[in-house]
Amino acid sequence: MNPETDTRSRILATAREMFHGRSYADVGIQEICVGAKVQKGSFYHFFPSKQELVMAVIDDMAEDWAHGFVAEAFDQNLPPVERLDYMIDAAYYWQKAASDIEGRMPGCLFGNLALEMSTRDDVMRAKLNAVFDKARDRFRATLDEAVQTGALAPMNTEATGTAMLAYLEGIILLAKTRNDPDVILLLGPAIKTLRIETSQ
Amino acid sequence: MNPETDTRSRILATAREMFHGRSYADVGIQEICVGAKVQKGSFYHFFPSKQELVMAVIDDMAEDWAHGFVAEAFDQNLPPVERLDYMIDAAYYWQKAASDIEGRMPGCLFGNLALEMSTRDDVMRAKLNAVFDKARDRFRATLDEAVQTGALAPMNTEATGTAMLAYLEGIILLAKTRNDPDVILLLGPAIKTLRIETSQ
DNA sequence: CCTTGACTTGACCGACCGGTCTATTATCAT
DNA sequence: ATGATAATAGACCGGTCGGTCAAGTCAAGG
Repeated sequence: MNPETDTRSRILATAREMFHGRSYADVGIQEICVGAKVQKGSFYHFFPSKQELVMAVIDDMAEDWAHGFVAEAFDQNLPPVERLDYMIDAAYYWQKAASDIEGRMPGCLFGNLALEMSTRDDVMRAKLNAVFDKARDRFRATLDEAVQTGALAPMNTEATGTAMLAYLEGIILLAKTRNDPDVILLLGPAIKTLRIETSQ
Repeated sequence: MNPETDTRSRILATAREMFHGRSYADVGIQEICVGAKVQKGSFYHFFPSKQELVMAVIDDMAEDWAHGFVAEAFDQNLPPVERLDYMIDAAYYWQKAASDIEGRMPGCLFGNLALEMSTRDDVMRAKLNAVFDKARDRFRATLDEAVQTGALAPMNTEATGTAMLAYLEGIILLAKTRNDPDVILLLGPAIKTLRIETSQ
């Protein structure tokens, strides 16, 4: 309804989809404006710069992510170890869906931006780091619970959680390079085998 | 000596360093020419386009890679499982050295390019895939040997090798985002815990 | 000597980049 | 109705992009 919110969110949604499917450098403001059916002046009314836009996109995606399938995958009602499988499945179906529609795997927006931008923009790097830290915390909390319930032997849950996040990003990277979501299904379940022991 | 070879290899070396430290889109031909002390015309005498240049860079780096520290890390005289640790160490020292010089972690050129370009250029994607396949084969051969000598229980060595490659790329991605090579040291050793069983 | 062809020089091209600016319109409180 | 402000429109800016091209330089072969 609210026209201002509508325009802004249309820009945000269009930019998000384009940045996700391609890259920061490859997507121009002009193109986003056309896609969102907005004029340049309107764009710069809502966003001061391209870099501020992509920061907003990161926030937007992180929000959806945390409240969307990640929240489901890390559902507290599930046994901890099963949540890991759910997370893999969620990643697979997401990439699979995007791949079926667009014909190519977009991969993980955060991973994509991290590799493209973190040598160029420290502010963005910090933001992406924060997103990764939150994801790691989800893993860690799950592992903590698994250890507490005795489902898993004691370990360094923080380091192992980080390792699992790294593995997930690595799988998505490889799957994107092969343009084949099935790689996620093949490699994903092994995430449960990762372990970093508590240092003595 | 040979001036033609010298000019070409100077372009190649400059481009490689710049592409590795930044990104494909962020580095311009002009900038490469200045860095290599070459004129634009000379550049286009040796390389028909920017995309052909980066393909040559990938080949160049892959060559160095295979004959450099990867060859050492996968030294046949080492016990198979130790080679995995060597590989991690090699990755760490490489990134650490680059980080100390440049102040920021460049990450893996192949991983960087894969995420930036694989939705845009299928030829490059295929080339990067081939590089990854070779790396996976190194892992697989090592695992095969470890299984044969009884150091590791039988498993799906191809899938596990792929998983290890994915994990390595994921670790480097995370380390780059944190701009901290030590992440590789912290997470790296867990590569040995990865396992994908032979499907029944 | 003269020709050939690899190599170099640097001006030049159209397209597009992110971003600015002025003018106009829609909205709404007074 | 009016004045302030939010929002939109779209022409415009300097700069840079990848790439082209005509004009040379120069060493080797005949």
